[in-house]
Amino acid sequence: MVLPSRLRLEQFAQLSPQDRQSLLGAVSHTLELEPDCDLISQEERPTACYLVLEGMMCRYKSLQGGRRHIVGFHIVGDFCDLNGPVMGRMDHNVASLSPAKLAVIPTPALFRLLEQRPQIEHAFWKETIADAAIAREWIANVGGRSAYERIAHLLCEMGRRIEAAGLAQDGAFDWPIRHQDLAEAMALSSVHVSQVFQRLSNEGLVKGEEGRLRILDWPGLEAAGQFRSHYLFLAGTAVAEPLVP
Amino acid sequence: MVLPSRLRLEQFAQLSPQDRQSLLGAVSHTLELEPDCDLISQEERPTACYLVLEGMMCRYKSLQGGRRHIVGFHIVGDFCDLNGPVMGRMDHNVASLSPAKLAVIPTPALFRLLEQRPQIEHAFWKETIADAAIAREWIANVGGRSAYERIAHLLCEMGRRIEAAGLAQDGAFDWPIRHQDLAEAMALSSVHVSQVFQRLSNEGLVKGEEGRLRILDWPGLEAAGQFRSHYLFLAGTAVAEPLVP
DNA sequence: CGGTTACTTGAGGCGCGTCAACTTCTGTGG
DNA sequence: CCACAGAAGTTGACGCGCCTCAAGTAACCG
Repeated sequence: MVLPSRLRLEQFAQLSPQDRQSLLGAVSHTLELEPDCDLISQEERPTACYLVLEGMMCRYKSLQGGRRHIVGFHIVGDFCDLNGPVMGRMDHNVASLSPAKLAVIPTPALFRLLEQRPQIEHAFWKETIADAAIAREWIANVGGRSAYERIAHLLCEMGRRIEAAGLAQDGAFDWPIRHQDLAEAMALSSVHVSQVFQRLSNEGLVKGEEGRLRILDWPGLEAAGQFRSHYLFLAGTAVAEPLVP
Repeated sequence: MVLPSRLRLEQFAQLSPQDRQSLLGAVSHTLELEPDCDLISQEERPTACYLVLEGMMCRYKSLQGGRRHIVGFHIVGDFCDLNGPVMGRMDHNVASLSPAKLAVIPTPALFRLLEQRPQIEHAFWKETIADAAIAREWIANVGGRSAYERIAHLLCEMGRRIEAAGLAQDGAFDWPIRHQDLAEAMALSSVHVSQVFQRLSNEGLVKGEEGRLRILDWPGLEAAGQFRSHYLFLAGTAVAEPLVP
């Protein structure tokens, strides 16, 4: 098994070769998932945390009436889910959106890693904080913006994250997310998502290409979504100050 | 200065008397705020983190058109904001909702604390995770529930948190949050918040009492809000597993 | 008192939901 | 090669939850 070339962790802290080695050593095995498979369920005691090697994952909450609400997406290089092992209990579900491959780090190995490599613990903490910052932005996005702005904003967010992870090829990237998934994330109906997507296409901002997405007009899309990337804490856009200066 | 008897930190990890002492030692001074004062602003580099000693605080995001969207509340015993110092930059604002008093821990003292007392670092990490869990629940709340359910849910959340912090007296507690604030948090108009509040009162679920709030019918309110408290990770409701077993 | 802030009440309108029918597109098996 | 089923997306009609605007009340305060 090979780790993704750009771990999200490394946007938050410098890892030494030794750190990377320890991380790799903590992986017990890999796991392949079909699309739409639950990986961990709400209120379970998680037995591991997972690093996304391929595909796309999401976190979701189950609501009354069998509906689900997606509260976050995860791409290659992200950890999902660190919260569960640390708190001892899941407050949400984690599932695949596409075929996916994951590296499994069992809880005991994770805890050993935290003890032995403080730099990794700091990086993990920062990754959970960055996820929390995204969650806060989603609250404002779902609550404060129109359907059109909301979807434009999300596409900007995902585009920037995917670029930062080195997963875009000349402005386009894999996009396994269906309208129904987007609807569940952005609190819209899939019907309305479809209409908004057409408008974004007609305006020449984005273009869907067979399971991939191309952003044609970054400034236009960012304006449409009132998007500013500061909350993503991407390396490059902001100086990532060391935890202990 | 005296620390609140129940720090939220202590719901997540056992602190030794020595830990508490170090925490107290890291406080440089206290700060008193009028209602509606900004404490830290978006994109600032924070110079300290703050422990709420009195009053209520909120985090909010500024949206286009001067609107603001509240993305979290903080009560006595909570830290606000640990994210900023750790990441080196704020992704949101922190402000007072009522007259408030805060203990100030300057960033350098905070970092020293993290290095010297690993147990405190773990507790801090858990507090940020618990805040993130609340943020995720808010996404689902704002996105997936009606105005009536949404407000009932929020009242349950705040009630439980306030009780867990030991700040309720026979079922009632200080409630400085105006309808306008609730509206900004729950993505509603203050007009509609007012109507929902009346309905909740008429149904005998809650009762406003001069800057205080009393929950008259817990089961009723929880049903109305489809509320389950697991995501709060309150001591007592779930076993808080030690980080390193 | 008059000004200010919080909350209430009512009327009218719009964004987005729901429902339902239709269109692709894909994969499967005869 | 076509028949069929199922999943994803599209289109249109209609309705409702909540918004906006606007006027009014109540409490507090200099």
